[in-house]
Parts: sequence; structure tokens; C-alpha cells
Amino acid sequence: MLVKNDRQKQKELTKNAILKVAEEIVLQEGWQAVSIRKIAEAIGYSLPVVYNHFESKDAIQEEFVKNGFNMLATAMQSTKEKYAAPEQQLTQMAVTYFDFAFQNSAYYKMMFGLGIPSCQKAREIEEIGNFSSIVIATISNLMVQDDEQRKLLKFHTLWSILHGLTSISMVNLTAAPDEMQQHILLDAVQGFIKNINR
Amino acid sequence: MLVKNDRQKQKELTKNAILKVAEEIVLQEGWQAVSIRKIAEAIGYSLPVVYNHFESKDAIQEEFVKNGFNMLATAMQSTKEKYAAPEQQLTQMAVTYFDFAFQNSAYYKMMFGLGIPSCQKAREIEEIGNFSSIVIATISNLMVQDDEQRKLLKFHTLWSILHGLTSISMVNLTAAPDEMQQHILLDAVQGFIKNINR
DNA sequence: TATTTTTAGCTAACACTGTTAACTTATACT
DNA sequence: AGTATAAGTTAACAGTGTTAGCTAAAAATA
Repeated sequence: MLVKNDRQKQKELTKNAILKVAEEIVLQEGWQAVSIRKIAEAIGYSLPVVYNHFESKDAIQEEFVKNGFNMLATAMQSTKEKYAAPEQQLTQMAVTYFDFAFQNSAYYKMMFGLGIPSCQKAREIEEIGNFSSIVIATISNLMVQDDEQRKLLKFHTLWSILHGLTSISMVNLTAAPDEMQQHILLDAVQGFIKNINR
Repeated sequence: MLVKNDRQKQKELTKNAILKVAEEIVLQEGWQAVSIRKIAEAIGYSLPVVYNHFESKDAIQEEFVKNGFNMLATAMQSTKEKYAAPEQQLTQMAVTYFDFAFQNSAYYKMMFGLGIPSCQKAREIEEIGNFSSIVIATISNLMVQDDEQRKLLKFHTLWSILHGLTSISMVNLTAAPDEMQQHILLDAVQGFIKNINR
């Protein structure tokens, strides 16, 4: 005979179990490998029990998104409190962001819908090389010293800026209006160009 | 009676038809909604015919990635040729990149495995707001003028930089070694800080 | 305490999915 | 004309998300 509180406690327990199992599968095989049946078996219940805790598979993903952003927010907040100067705060918060993404990659992938398109093969696609060359050639003309390593670094920086802006506004996470997008783009690229020779 | 050339022509034709159908479905419902059966019906053949042109569903996606990077490369090359000064080249190439992503969003989503996590709901998740506030508060301390609109712009710029770097190195598209990642990150963020007051 | 109501859990099914094996039909070549 | 080859078919396997309908146990009521 369970009191109301014990019930709720039990419910939360299995809910956490579900999320934990899902996280493990995501880490090893990706979100598409997560199945309600696998989860059910892992937590020792039959299939429809999962639906008592989550309305759908998408709802599980949504939980990851929410939890993920909460974890990220608290991590960055605590980093911020360790430093006084805003410059240092921002720089260290950037490191925290990056670390969070890789230490909790299951969450990060959910948060931005990264489907991991064949991580293994991605590097072998030569078409990407063509694209890189064109950009690197242009960057090269802006740089005073001819350091191959630095060119590569600058290329990756620029590509990150472009892809980041693009995918964030594509996933529609922000409420930024359309006319703002162009400003963000130019703002970021001009900052990149200004900083290109250190 | 078809000659060898006609055969190959026919084969390429249906291959293109497959890709076109896939593209349409991706645009309207996303990659996960693409099914071999839907494709087969749309091109007027039975199911296994699709497998004569593509080894698997993943192979179709890979074709999108390759074609996508080719299209992107040629678009950026042609933009580059329209300008003389490297600063202008780079700026306009950034615009081209951005435009490509949205005009060919089916391709771009494939190229980076963007799964579109509930585009509709994404904006309603308040957890994202918490995260934003923390970063904006820090950015605010670095800015001399107190323009709310500009703060938002700078936040999106920084977030784009962070997410771009993170997801590109997570998808493992680049051959950048691990110790370079940190450099890219700091390079980008310091460029951002330097440029924060225009 | 006995009876009803609510809850928890189950099995079984539906309508899909990617993928493949085995068969049939039409075309091309000797 | 007869045979090899290619093209295309149906049917099945193993898996997916999701739901309807049933059973057994616990909680609440009388």
C-alpha cells in the first residue's frame, strides 16, 4: 500500500530510469537507435508503460532539450561567477559551452537535432575538400603572413561562424526577426576579417 | 530495343527522379519522413527498384551531401569571381553561404544532419530563455552603449560562433586536430569581443 | 469488512519502416 | 528460335511508434 507521495516518487524514479536508458543508447548508437521497446525492456516493464511517462518519443527528446539547456545554463552561470572581468567571463563561458557539448554530447545532439551523418565516412568525402579550398584561397589573400596552419585555423573559425548562424536560425531556436539575420551574419564576418591578422 | 547508351541514360533519369522526390519530401516533412516506399510509388516503380540505384537509404543521404557541397562550392566560387577585394569577396561569400543554406535547405539539412527538432515548439521552450539571459547579461557589461537590440544581435552572433564550432567538430567534418579546436574557439571569441563595440 | 473505483500493468494488434530473397517477364545477343 | 541477361515484380522478415482492450492489484468509499 503506497501513500500518494511514495507513488509520485516511484513515478519519478521510473521516469528518470527511462531518460537514463535513452541517454546511454544515444551516446552509443544515436537517437535514431533509441526505441520504446528497448527502453521498456531495460527498465523491466512492458512497452506501453513508457507511454505513461512520456506522450511520445518526441516528448522524450523534448525532455532532453529542456534538461540540456538547464544544465548548460547552470554550468555557464557558475563559470561566470568565478571571474570578475567581463572579457574573461565571456571567454571562459565559451570554453564551458564547448566542454559541455562534448561532455554531454547526448544532450547537445538532442538540443540541436544533430543526426550524426555517418561520422566515420564524413571525413572521406572529397567534395568537402573542394569547398574548403575555395574559402581558404580567399582567406589567404587577407593574411599578411603565409602560415599554412593559421590559414586552416582561420578557415575553421569562419566556417563555424557561418554554420552556427545558419543552423541556429534554421532550427528556429531564436526569436530573431528575418532582417536581423543579415545583420548578425555581417557582424560576425566583419569581426572575423578585422581579427584575421591577430 | 535500347542501346547501351540509352540504358545508362534511362538509369540516370530514374536516379535523378529518386533524388528529386526525396528532396521534395525532405523540404515538406524532413528526412525522417522519406521512405523507400514513398519514393518507389512516386517514381512509378515497385519498391526494390530503388535499391538498384542506391545501396541503402543512407546512400541517398550521402548523395545529397556530395551534391550539396558541390553546389555550395560552385556558388561560392562564382560569387568570389564577381569581386576583386578579398574583404568584399569574403563578405559576399558569407552571404552566398547563408542564402544557399536557405534556398537549398533540403540539402543543407542533409549535409549537417540537422534533424529539425520540432521547429514549431522550439521557440516556446522557456529553458532556452534562461540560457540566453545569462549570456546576454555578460555581454551587456562589455558594451558601452545600452542598446537592447544590439545586445540581442551580439548574443546571437556569439551563440552562432559557439554552436557552429561545436557542431562542426562534433559531426567530425573537419580534419582539425583536437588541440586546434581550443585555438579556433578562442580565436573566434576574441575576435567577437574585440568587435563588440563596432 | 465488503464493494466499488481507480490505477498499473499486460498482451495483441495496426500501420508503418528498411531490406532482401525468390520469382516472373521482357529485352538483347548468339 | 533459343538462351542469357537484365528489369521488375510480389512476398516476406525484422524492426519501428502508437493505441485499444483486457486483467489484476491497490485505494477509496460505503
